[in-house]
Amino acid sequence: MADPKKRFEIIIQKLRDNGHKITPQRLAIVKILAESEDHPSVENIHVQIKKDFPTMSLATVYRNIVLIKSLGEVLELGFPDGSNRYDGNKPNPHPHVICIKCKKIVDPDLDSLDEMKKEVASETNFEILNHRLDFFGICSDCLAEKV
Amino acid sequence: MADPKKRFEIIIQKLRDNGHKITPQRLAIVKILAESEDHPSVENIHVQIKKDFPTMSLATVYRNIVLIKSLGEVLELGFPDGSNRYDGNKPNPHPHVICIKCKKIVDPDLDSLDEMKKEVASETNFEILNHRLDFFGICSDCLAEKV
DNA sequence: TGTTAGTTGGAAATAATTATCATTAAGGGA
DNA sequence: TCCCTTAATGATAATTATTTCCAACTAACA
Repeated sequence: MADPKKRFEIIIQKLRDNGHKITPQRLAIVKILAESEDHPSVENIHVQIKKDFPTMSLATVYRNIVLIKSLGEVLELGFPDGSNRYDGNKPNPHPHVICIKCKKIVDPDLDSLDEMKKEVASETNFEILNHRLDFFGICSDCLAEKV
Repeated sequence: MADPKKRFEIIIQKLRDNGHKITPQRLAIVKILAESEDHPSVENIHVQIKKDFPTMSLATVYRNIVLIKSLGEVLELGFPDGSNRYDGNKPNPHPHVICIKCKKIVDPDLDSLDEMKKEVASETNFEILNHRLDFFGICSDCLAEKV
């Protein structure tokens, strides 16, 4: 996991560099995204911030995520059930392993992915820009409970 | 690509086996899914069928897709922009390469995927049940146009 | 400190999907 | 073949997630 403080600084700097203002609301959202160990949802972020910032609007959370996403500083994880969750700590595409019971998300290390990307590019003649790789299953905790 | 006729028979038989009635509407939907070379959307399927079957309801298309999905006979491709498209010809999870310009979808052959699944299982201790692998990029046709 | 353009909050609009409910019809049994 | 039961359908309303609108506000810079 990247250092949340550094990620925070990087995202804020990128916002400045692109001429965006740094508001308290924006700071609060970026802070959560920079940590985002648990891959929070929009709703989740909104609820967290409302504790200290009761007037925070849901629209503002959406707006900022769209903005930060457009700067490439947060990764959107769209799941088959239609829910979206976010990773601002590791914003580059990377594989996920998701437990369908407890919704836990783990980031595995997979060396073979880069090679696979090349394989796809040469087979299809596409210029590959992005990818998404998710595994769904049951984590060891939930497997143990099942008994 | 699997033989559309065979896929059609398989899906219909599975519906029968599970005690579902075979209606004209259902037949029309299954027919399109069994071909589904172009990975149609719900809207797309609805429009196609309405040509010959003007009373076909959008709700019926949704209902049948949910049903056939629950029988494991159609694969739902959920895209980052929120759109869903369907593959009833190859219903098992398989990689896709999607052109972000023209929305073309290609199915590449990737031998290394099975091995990757094992790698993930042993690294995370998950029981892997399902996966999703999509590459996004620009196809050779659109690359040529860009000039 | 004043100006200005980007940002916010709250509500309304939008889009995709699901639920509701009265009506219809598939398919098994008499 | 004709009922009868029950699932399926069509049309619409409800739901959910996200986006847009707009008036009021404020960060940033001179």
